[in-house]
Amino acid sequence: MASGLIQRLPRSGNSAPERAVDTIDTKSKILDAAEELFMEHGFEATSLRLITTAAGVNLAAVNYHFGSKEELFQAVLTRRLDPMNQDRMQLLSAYENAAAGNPLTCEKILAAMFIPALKLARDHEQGGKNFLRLLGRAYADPAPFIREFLSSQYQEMIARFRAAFSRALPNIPREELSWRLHFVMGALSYTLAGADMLKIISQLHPREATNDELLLKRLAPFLAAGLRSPSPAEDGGHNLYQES
Amino acid sequence: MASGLIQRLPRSGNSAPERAVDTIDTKSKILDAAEELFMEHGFEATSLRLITTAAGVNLAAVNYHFGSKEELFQAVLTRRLDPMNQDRMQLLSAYENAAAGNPLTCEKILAAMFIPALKLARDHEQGGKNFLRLLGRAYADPAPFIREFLSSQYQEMIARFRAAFSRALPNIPREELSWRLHFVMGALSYTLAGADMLKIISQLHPREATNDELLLKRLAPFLAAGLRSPSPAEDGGHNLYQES
DNA sequence: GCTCAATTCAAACGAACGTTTGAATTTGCT
DNA sequence: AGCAAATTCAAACGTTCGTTTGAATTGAGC
Repeated sequence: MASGLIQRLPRSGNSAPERAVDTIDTKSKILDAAEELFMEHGFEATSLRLITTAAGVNLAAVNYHFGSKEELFQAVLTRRLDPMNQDRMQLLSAYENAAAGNPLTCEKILAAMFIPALKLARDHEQGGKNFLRLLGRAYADPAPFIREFLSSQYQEMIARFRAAFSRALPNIPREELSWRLHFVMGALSYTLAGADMLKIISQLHPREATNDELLLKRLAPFLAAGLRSPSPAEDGGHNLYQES
Repeated sequence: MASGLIQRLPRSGNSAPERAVDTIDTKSKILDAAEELFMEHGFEATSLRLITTAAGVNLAAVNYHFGSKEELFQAVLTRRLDPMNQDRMQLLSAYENAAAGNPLTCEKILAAMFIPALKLARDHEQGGKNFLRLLGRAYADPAPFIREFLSSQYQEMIARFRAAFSRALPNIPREELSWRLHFVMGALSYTLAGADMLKIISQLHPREATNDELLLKRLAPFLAAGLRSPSPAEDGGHNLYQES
C-alpha cells in the first residue's frame, strides 16, 4: 500500500537537498536516462527496467525517489518545462516593458515563445533536443495524467500570450485569435517533435533537418503571416469548401 | 510459431470475401471497437482484451483475423486513410484539370487536402471524428512500425501536393517550401487530434470546439497566408532572434 | 565508534499482456 | 445428409510489467 512507501520517501523538497549528495546523482541519472528513453519509445513502451539499466541504478530506485513511473515522467517534464515557460513569460514582460505601452508585433511575441525553446536546445547539448522532442510527443499522448499535467503547466503561459496577441492584433476577434493561437502551438509542437516525419516530407539533408534553430527561423515568419491574415469574418466570405 | 498461424489464416484478400459473411461482421466489429479505443487510450495502453470485450468477440479473434495487434492497428488506419488520400489526389487532379494549365491558388490546394478529411468526419457520423483524432495521434507516436507505416501511406500524396504548391508558389525556394509544407501538415494533424488541448487554450463552448468543419475553415486561411508570405531569403533579413 | 536515518540492493509479488493451442461450432457446398 | 473448411471459443502459455519488501550498505552527527 502507498502509506508504507510514503513513510519511506525522503522529504520531497525538489531543489533543496538536505544532506545527501549521492541522492542527487542517482535522481539525475534516472532523469537523464528517462528523458532519452521516453523520447525514443514513448511513455507506455518504456519500462522502468530499461531506464534503470541505462542509468546504472537499481530498479527500485525509481519508486524510492519518485514514487511511481507516472511521477517520474512528470518530473522529467517539469525539470525543463517549468523553467522554459518562466523564461517565456519573463521575456514577454521584458518586451512589453521595452515597448512602453505600445502593442508588440507578432514576431516579437513569437520570439518570446521561441527563444527560450532555442536556449533549451542549445544549452544542454545532448539533453535539450531530446527534451523538445519528448515534449512535442507528450502533447499528443492520450494518457489522461499527461494531458492534465500539461494543461496545468501551460495554463498561465497561454493566458499571458493570448493577452499579448490580443493587443497586437486588435482587429482579430477574440474567438478567431484563440483558434490561431492553437494553430501556432500545433505547428510548433509538431515541428519540434517530428524530426522523422520532416525527413520524409522535405527530403533534406538529415544534418539540416535536425537544426532546430534554422527550423524555428522558418516557422516564425510563416506563423506571423497566418496570425496577421484578415479575419474570415471580415472578408467577402466566399466559401472555398463547396465541392467543385 | 508463426507458420502455424499463417496456415490457419484465411486468404487475406481484404475487399473480396470468399464466402463467409459472418467474418466481415466480426472483423468490422473489431475494427470499430479498436478505432475508438485506440483513439481514446493510444496504441500501447489499449489491450486486446479491452478491444475484444467491447466488440463482443472472442479474444483470439484478433490474432485469427489480423495476425497481431500491430497488424490490427495498421488495418484500422488503412481502412479510412487509404481512401482519404486517394480522394485527396483525385480532387487535386480535378482542380488542376479545371485550371487548364494555370497554377492553382494555395487555398485551392489546401481545399483538396481538407475536403476529403471533412467528408470523412461527416460521412461516418460516429467513427469519422474518432478516426481523425486517432490519425493525429498516430503522427506523434514513437513506435517505429507506426512511423514506417504512415510514411509509406503518405509518400505518394505528399509528393503530389508538394509539386502543386511548387507551381502555385514559384517564388518560394524548394527547400523553404518543404518546410512550409511540413508546418501545414503539423498544424493540420495537431488540430484534428487535439480537441482536448483546444478547450484548454480557447476556452470555447465544447460544442463549438469539436466542430471540425468550422475548425478547418479557420485553419485554411491561416495556413494560406503563411504559405504565401515572402521567403526569408528575399526579405531584408533582419534577425529577430537576437536576445534583446 | 556508535547510532540512526537515508539510500541501495537482490528478490519476489501479483497482475496484465500478446499470443497460441486444440477442441467445439458454424458455414458453404456437393 | 455429410464432408471439409472457416470460424469461434475457453483455457492456458510464457513473458514482462510496475511495485513492494526486507535486509544490506552507506554516511553524517554526537
